[in-house]
Order: sequence, then C-alpha cells, then structure tokens
Amino acid sequence: MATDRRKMIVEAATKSFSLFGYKATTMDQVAKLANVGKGTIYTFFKNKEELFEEIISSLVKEMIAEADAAIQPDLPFTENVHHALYRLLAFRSQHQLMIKLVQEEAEMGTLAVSEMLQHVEDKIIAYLKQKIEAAIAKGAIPEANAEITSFLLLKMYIALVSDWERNHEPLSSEQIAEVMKVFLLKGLSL
Amino acid sequence: MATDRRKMIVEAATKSFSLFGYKATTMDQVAKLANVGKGTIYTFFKNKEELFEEIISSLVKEMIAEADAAIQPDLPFTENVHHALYRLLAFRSQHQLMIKLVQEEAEMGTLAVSEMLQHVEDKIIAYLKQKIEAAIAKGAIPEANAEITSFLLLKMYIALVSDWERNHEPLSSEQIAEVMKVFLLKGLSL
DNA sequence: AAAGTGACCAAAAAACCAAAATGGTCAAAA
DNA sequence: TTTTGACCATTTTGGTTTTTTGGTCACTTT
Repeated sequence: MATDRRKMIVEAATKSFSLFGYKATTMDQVAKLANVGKGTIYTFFKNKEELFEEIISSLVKEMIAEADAAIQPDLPFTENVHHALYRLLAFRSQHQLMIKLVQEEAEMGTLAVSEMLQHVEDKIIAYLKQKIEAAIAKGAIPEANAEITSFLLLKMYIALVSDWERNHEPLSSEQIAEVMKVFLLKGLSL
Repeated sequence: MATDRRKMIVEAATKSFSLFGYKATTMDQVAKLANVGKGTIYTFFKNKEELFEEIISSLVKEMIAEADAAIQPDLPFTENVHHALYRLLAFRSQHQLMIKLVQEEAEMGTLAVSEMLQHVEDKIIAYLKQKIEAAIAKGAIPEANAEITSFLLLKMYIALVSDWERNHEPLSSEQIAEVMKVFLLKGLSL
C-alpha cells in the first residue's frame, strides 16, 4: 500500500538521520532500512533534500504543539514565555535528530543542515513573535519590537542552555529559570 | 636598535594578521614586511603563537581601557553597563583584526584562532563580572550570579550586534540601545 | 662579542589523482 | 500502475607526491 511505503521511508530516514546525520545517510541505506527499492523513494520525494525537509517540517510542528501545550492562559505572560521556551528546549535536547544535526553543522558545516537549522530557528522565532505581538496588543507587556525581542529571547535561552556548556558545567533548570526571571521580570535595576 | 626592531615586527604581524588572518600569515612574510631577517623574530618571540598572543593581549588591554573610559561613576549602573558594552563592541567591529579572526574561525576553524577568541571572551566576561560584583556589593543592582549574568549580557550584545546581521539588516545603535534598555531596566513585565 | 640573518631541515599543508561511493534515472519486472 | 535495482554521471575518499611553512643555527655584520 502506498501510504504504508511512504511511512516506512520517512521512518527509516528519520532513524538514519538521527543516528548518522544528514550527509552520512545514503539513499541506498534508507531504501534498505525501509525495505523498499531505491526508486520507490523517488516516487514520493523529489530528492534527498525534500525528504529531509518533510521530516524537519513535522518535527517543527511537534515542537510548536509542545509549546502550545505548555501555555496556561491564566498565568502571566512572562510565566508562559518561560514555560514555553523551557519546554521547547527540553524537547530539543531530548531529540536525537536535533542533537545530531547541531553536531553535524558544528563539525562538518553541511550546507543542507545549516539551512535546515536556520529554518527551524526562523519558525521558532515566528512563533514567539506572534505570541509577543498578541501580548503587546492585550497590554500584557510593554511595547517593543516583537521581532527583535523574539530573536533575543531565543538567543538568551540558547546561550544559557547550549553555549554555556562549552566551558562550564551545565546549568540546572532552576539556575536558568532564575537568571531568565531576572531579565524578564525586573531587569538589572532595583 | 632592539626596541625598534621589536616594534617593527609587531606592527608588521598585526597588519598581516588583520589583512590575511592567522593561518595565511607566514613568518617569512612578517619578516619581509618588517624589514627584518626571519631569525630576528625568534629572538623576540618563541614562536608564531606567542607573537599572536602578544598582539591579542595588548588589543584586550586597549579594549578594557576603552570600557573604563566610557564609565561615568555618577551615572546609574545600568547606564554604565550599557555605555561600556556599547563602546566595547563599537571598538570590536571597528577593528580589522577582530573581524578577520572571527571570520577565520567561522570558515576555517583554525585552532589557534578559536583559542584566542575564547581567551578574549573570557577576559571581557571577567571584566564584566568584576563590575557586576562591585555593583551588587554596593546594592546598586539585585543579587544574582555574577558569572552567569556577565556571560548572558555579553551573549545578548553579540546576538544583537553580530548574529542578527546574518539574516537581517544591521540594527542601529539606537535600536540596540532600546532593546537592551528594556531587558536591563524593566524586564518584559509591566 | 653581540645582534642579525637567510639557507636549510623536518614537519605540515596543498595538490593531485585513481578508486570508491552516492544521488538520481529509467527500462524492465511485478 | 507501481516497484525495482542495475546503471551512469558526478562527487567524495584515501593515499601519494609536491610544495610550503615554522623554526634552527652556522655564519656574517656591526
């Protein structure tokens, strides 16, 4: 059945990308893993990159669903920003595929991978931006450029969760929460 | 005269590092540029890396002097943090050597360059940390982990000044100042 | 004697190239 | 009609030769 084969292919490719990365995953391998002739893959996907795109695309959808699930409308905005981003990144570090891709970008600089990670970042920022704009419209937070604010929020989180680990012991969730709270809630002034 | 030759070498090396980067700068070239025999370089510096270190070291000293010059003790702490970081980064983007090294790290990953940039980052963070600790001791800002706060401040600035430009028009100084003010002064709450 | 030099050397990097692997196609099979 | 894998053009890999480079040191200059 057509649907079945498609699913097999996507699953096999996901597994292989997660395990070996994008470049080290060959179409022959995916075909073998999916118990499918190589040609079959090309009846569903124009090429390797499009297969990759499909997988990342649904991953992004999962991430956004995660974030939405974290939001509780009755809590203050800053709490929700925090919960949502927190869960996004927990998801990120949990997900083999993301880990592998970030690693591959860092040490091999595979072009297709860089583009895809950029795309994921864009999606996250677009999502944040939309939430921030809504909050500004409701008067829940001060006026500010939503795009820049979203960008900065994401970068702050990545800095604390990922960049920090390059030279230090990882921060606990509590430490990250504490630092973010200072900047989100009070700022550095008294 | 010995001092003269030393200065010639440092100047020639600085010029070449700025123009071609670390790896693409050869000791022969430095010697020629400095109008000096290659052996002479090795009477002042143990090797290429030590010559590089000396240059970066005095560059860091210049940067710290810049920051100190920006601080006005009568202004509130957040203003001064802002002024100092602002000036540090203006200095950074102005300086050919930094630009070239960041570029070289990104596209060639030269080990010596990565180490040196890390070293520069460490120095900046140490400087910030010391200022923040003093401010906390004086009760000028809320209690917080000074190390993490310094790290995050630097990353925020780099995000706005440098990372943002990867995909957007550069932000004006005013825009950067505005966004930083929100996070330093008020946070995102009302 | 002290300071400076550039020919020289071992080691690292670049250039080269043949062999292997890979993405994608398509005539044949199911 | 759908699926397939042998096949092909192109890219990547691995190993070898050639060139370049950091660093030394016997010799020259001052």
